[in-house]
Amino acid sequence: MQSAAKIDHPCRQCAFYAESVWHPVEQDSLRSLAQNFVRRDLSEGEVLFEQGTDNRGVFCVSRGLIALRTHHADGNSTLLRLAYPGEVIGFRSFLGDGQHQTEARALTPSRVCTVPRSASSHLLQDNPAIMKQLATRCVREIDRTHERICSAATKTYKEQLADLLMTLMDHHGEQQQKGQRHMRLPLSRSDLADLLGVQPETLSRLIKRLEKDGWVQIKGRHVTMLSHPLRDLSASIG
Amino acid sequence: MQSAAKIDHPCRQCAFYAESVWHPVEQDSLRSLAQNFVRRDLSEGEVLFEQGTDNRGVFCVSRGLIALRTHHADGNSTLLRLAYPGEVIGFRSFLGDGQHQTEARALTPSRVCTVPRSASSHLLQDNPAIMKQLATRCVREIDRTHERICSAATKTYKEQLADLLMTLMDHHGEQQQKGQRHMRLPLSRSDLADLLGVQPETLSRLIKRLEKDGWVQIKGRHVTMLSHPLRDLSASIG
DNA sequence: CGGAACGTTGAAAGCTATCAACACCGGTGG
DNA sequence: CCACCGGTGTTGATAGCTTTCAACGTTCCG
Repeated sequence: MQSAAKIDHPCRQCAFYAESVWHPVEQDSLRSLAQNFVRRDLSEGEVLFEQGTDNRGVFCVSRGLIALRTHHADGNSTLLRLAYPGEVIGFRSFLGDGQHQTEARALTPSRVCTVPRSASSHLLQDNPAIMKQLATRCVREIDRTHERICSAATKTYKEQLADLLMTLMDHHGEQQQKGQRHMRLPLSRSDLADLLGVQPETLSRLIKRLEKDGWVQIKGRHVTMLSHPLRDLSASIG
Repeated sequence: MQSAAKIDHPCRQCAFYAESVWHPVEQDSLRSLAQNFVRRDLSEGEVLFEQGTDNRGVFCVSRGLIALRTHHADGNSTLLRLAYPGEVIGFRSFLGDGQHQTEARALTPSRVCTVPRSASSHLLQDNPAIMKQLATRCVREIDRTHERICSAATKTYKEQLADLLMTLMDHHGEQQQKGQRHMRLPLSRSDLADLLGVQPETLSRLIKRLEKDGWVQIKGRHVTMLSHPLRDLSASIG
């Protein structure tokens, strides 16, 4: 074995290798990436990083579901975003002031790949193309938040909840008999409320109103909806 | 005169030179920057770029005030952001899909410095440090939008309007006699409403309620407020 | 069994959207 | 000079929605 043996890219086995932020890392730096690369498994409810702590690197979700939440001074909190496999988190504080503005917590058992902060910095110096990748993730985040601001200004809470449930169903749903999809909700009622920006009581009533429309049923964490809600049904949501 | 004469950085005379995205441009590329650099003056109400059009470069606000707005399918619109001198706009579509998601319109007579898209791309290739600058602007935009989402979820419209007026006063206000500040509102009532995400009628009533608290007066576009609103006053806003 | 966390329901109060009407202002044209 | 007009901003009344507080039901676990 020679010391110059080709090192395999740590992300190659990942389903999201093609658009990995570390994709641009070239042979010279691959050893550093491979040596510092850390895979970590999180159980449900476990915290990846806490709000207000120093950034310790760049995190990439490999499996599961991570919730990014900011806690406010009054004790309340807002769920800013759900991060699915393939998404990168913690890059804002890595690129920015170095302090996490959000808490990252696993909503389901998850796996996260981490490149520590110092290694990330070095890789970034040697592989400028990585910055372009991070910028792309930034743009995606900006689009996401703009979309959310517009939704909040345009749609009723009921519509927003309907949209949210459809998105969740796309990620977690499984086809069932006769045109129905089913999923286990990965979020508690409080989390759903934090995501919409309403009180839990209101969320409960929104769910009731949604169920009355007939295209979705929600009992506890079990959600069932028509696979292809008719246009006139979704139009009646307003 | 020799052709290798040192070229001055086009942004050097700008008050925001130190944090300009083009600051990292080095001597070799300065000629290209200087040649393509375009200063443009906009009169009040003039459009810099329209939503849905192709990105034509990176824009830096030098003077005045630019409003970034997205128009929705139903004819309504949301004012996403105000861009003050020193801020960069259009970078999202430059880095992203190349289509402007927002409309940029001058709220006051303004000056904008533009580096056309192709020149920007070339400069970015030759000066990778520019990408870091753009990423910093991205992070700032992400922080701004997160802040806004949290505000919307946490504060009442009345508080949001109070915050907005204070921010505007910080930018546009002028000291007056006996601890008062005055400004000419750079936004119409509709724009203010779009910024908060409420209807114009509601904004009118919010203003009335704010005036009843006694620390601010708003007549037309003339706003007067106490220079240092007492703590208990701002606490009574809720 | 008891307790804690989670979720639902009810009633009252407060706020916003909507529709309609009106006031105000600047500019145009007779 | 004045009437008219469109754009802009305000006011009123009503209906619908959310918040808040309090109470109750459920589930899970020690």
